[in-house]
Amino acid sequence: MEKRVRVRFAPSPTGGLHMGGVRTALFNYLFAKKHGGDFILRIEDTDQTRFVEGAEAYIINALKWCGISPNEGVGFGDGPHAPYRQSERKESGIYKKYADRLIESGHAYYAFDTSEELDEMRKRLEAAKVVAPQYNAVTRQNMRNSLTLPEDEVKKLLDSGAKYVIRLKVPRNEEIRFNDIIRGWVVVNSAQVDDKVLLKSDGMPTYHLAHIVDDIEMKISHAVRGEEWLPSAPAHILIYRYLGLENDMPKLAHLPLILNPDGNGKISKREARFPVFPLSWHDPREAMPYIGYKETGYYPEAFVNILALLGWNPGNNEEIFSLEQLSALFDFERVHKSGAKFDPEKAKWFNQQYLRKHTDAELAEVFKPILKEKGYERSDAFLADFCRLVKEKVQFVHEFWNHGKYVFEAPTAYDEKVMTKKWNDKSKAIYSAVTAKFTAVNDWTVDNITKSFHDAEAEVGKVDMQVLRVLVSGVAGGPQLFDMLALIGKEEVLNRLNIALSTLS
RNA sequence: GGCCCGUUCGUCUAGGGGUUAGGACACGUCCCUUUCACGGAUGAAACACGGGUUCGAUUCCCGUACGGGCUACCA
Repeated sequence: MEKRVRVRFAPSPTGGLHMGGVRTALFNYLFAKKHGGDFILRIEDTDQTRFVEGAEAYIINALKWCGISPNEGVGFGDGPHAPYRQSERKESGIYKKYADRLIESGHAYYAFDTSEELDEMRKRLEAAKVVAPQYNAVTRQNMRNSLTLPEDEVKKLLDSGAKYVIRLKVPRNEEIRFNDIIRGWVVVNSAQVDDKVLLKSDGMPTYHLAHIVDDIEMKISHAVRGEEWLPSAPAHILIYRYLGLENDMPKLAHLPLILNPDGNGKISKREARFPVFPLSWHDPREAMPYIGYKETGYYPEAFVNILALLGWNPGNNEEIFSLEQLSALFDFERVHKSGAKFDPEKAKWFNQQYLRKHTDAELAEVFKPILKEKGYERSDAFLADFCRLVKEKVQFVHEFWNHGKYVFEAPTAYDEKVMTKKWNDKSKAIYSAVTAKFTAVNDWTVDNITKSFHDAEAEVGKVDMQVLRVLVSGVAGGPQLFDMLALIGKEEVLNRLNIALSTLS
């Protein structure tokens, strides 16, 4: 029988969760949904020195905003395998128990080396031109551990409470292979793997031990994580093997990384000229917060859609997908092996697609408070009309203001390019005639405005619509002109025209 | 440096032994439009390189180059 699909997202609370992490969470979520399985949030806080206040809450909020909530885990009601925080799980002695099992079977050992001694070893090896200094089958023979020390001395050290770590005893020369769902067979020689620390001297497990213990205990079926874990996967295989759990271990899937758009490397918060966090993140150790996608005006649906298509695609030409659709379509077979550079421009385009799905009334509702901040209030009907006219020009709701503020405010200047090119000594008479015709309009509707404009043209000849636009709005572009005039209102339009005509010569 | 992973238009990608190598973003041109857009059409733009295998390779294999990841008592 196939194992029930149970996947986990297991971040460490060392900072805000950035878009790469969110994508890992998303792929886990989609895979779980696709197979009717479980999606678990586990907090890997085994490094107490890197704990950051607020990071865990941030991770939870970010997942919620994206709509990819786990159905089990920290912040989501826990579940049958509580607790889901490794620092709390440690209390039961579970990690030590597994480490002891490895000691007993001879696949792990105690090491008493101080960090100074380890430094010395590395320096010594570097001086000896060893290319990759590491604690391994060869070098461990010269270090202070339960393999080199006499048995009674080891016992004495242990009894006296000396600091020690437990290390994995990696064989000297053995081929380790595993079948990655995304990458296929990966082969590494154990000579490349160092004797990883399993249990630290503060009694906490390292990631390597902890995630394996928890994945087993929590019956995880697939470990889906970023490519940065690929190099340590062989060590993990060994741990499962020595624990006698190779047949119970989760299937491995290493996701390609999200790369910086320009230059190189994986996305980094510092150099990015675009948001990297889903929500604004203020690291307590830093002065300035990083702005998030949410605060930039992205819809969570758009953000998720963008992420889903970075490293995965459905195999056809469609690009706009809801979470539900993605859940039905997602498949590791269609996940790429290579990293994807993030394109901020296309991200904006995605948001635009989602913005257009909203009704005028919905957009108005969101724009209302933004407008109020600018000091203006209008009826819902007016705002819906406004949004209908301007929505095709914007990618974000907040852009409604920049693209349409002249609806609310009279111009203080007139687009120079248009005016120098099109305004001449005949203009004043022409637009005065237009103003006169407008004044005579009783019912200020688009039809009547259009008609009176034509009447003016019958009298004075062709009238340049763009100049009229500039006289009323100040700018060269904008929504359909007569719609705009109707929205602004007769009195205000006439006011603006009269001011324009009296200031321009 | 070593090890691992990767490489189709600028970017995201489809495809896959014989194709006019398809789509999307961005960009150019045109059409629609008495203004502004949307929209439509269209253009420029890619199989990293060298060897094999093959009747034929962008597709399979091997090298090279380039890119990325890892190289902690961090995850």
